[in-house]
Amino acid sequence: MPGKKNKPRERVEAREQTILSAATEVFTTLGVDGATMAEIARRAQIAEGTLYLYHRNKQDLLAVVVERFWADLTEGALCAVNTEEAVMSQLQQLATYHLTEVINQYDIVGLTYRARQRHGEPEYQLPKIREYVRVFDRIVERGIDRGELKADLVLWQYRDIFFGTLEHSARTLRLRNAGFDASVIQHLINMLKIHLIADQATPPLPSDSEEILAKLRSIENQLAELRSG
Amino acid sequence: MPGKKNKPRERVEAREQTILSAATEVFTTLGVDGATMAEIARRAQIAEGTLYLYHRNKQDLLAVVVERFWADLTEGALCAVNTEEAVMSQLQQLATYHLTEVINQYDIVGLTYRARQRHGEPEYQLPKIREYVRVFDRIVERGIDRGELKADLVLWQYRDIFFGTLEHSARTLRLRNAGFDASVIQHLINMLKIHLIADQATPPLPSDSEEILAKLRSIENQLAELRSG
DNA sequence: ATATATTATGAGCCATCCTCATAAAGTGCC
DNA sequence: GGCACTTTATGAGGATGGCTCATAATATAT
Repeated sequence: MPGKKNKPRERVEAREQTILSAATEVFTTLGVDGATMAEIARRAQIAEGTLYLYHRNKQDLLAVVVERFWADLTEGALCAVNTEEAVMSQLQQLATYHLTEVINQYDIVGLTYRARQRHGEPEYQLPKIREYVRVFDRIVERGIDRGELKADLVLWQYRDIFFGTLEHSARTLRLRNAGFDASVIQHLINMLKIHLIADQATPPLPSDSEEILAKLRSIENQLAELRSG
Repeated sequence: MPGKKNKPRERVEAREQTILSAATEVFTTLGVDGATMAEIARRAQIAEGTLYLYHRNKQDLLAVVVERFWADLTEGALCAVNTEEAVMSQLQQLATYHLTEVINQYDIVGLTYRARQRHGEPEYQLPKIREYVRVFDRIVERGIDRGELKADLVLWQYRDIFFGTLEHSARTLRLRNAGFDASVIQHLINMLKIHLIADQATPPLPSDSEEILAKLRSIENQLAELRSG
């Protein structure tokens, strides 16, 4: 039973992959508006109508292409991060991986903005992107568990700083026709370190601040007594 | 001569504004793909063909709509920032203004991604956006001149952190149906402070510093009263 | 081998962008 | 004011491209 059904299943699966590859190629080179269903069908060696057996419409096809990209990216990110190392190192590895990939595959990333738009809603989170972002979340959560990072940090805000900065930096670097820039990563990681790390040795002399405050309170009280007395 | 020519000039100018308003309305409510030139013409009370006397094509019309938005935003940003105050306060004002506007006018901001796409190129900087970004640049440059900020900082990297974080935060807040969130600004500004400020004595515990300052002012006042009294 | 279910096809429908021949309105000159 | 000329406006129609659907080919079951 499975042997008989498998062959067509494989054929269909292979076709699906062929379609996605063709679509990715056409979308990235011609752009969403420039790409035509006819051209995608031609490259996939199938009739135009057949496309609609696999994907409801152009928008849907685009979404699947983009989703596949982010799923692959998640896989790559998990490989790029060594969970044995210190948390900040892991974040640095993720940042390096992310910036590199986003710069190199900038055209597909650009398609993401188009895939997100559904009916009226201008923003819609693609499931695979959520999954990708969770790679960052897990690293930070792991860091908290291990006691390496502050337990009370607001995860989503640091997530926005992390990905927002990298995304904008990628755009800037592309506009200057520059490639990967390690200094961007250094900057970002140094910044995050100060605010994320649990080890409070660096914030200069908290004991001093406390002592100063104590003395000030004492002085304040003495003054108050002088005035009222 | 000018009197005779002015009337039609004004008429044409008014029409242009009518068209842009209609286009903005239709693009934001129906989305770029949902919007039709016929509908825009209908709302602007003109024939469809007339649209093409004012704008080469749909893409061009969209670009002008988006450009106008960013030009207005620049104007608003300049008003929101008080150049007399400390540089970090100015940055905070700009950040607050930016986040508020981007959240409230999220649909128009979303159109920006579509307007940027030209022929094959997925990214093209609209001139008015460059101008808007320069507001940030000028504040930082002013800070360096005044000696408030480090002279050797890499401007574009902090620009990417600033706008990248705010953009991502706006997206996050929209997805949660949340509005403006002051803590995002606080986080960002505190972060930037540590790395931008020339005077390296300040960094520790801002909450404590504030309390200390408050107490010193209080003491100062009480002393003054005591001496005069 | 025949009936049934699945998968494939491409001609054609329809919506939409854009052009262009034609018309209307405005301007200058006598 | 009337006449030539320029500028602005119009909407029917061409062209393109997304999508449907009647039909055909192929696979599966009995």
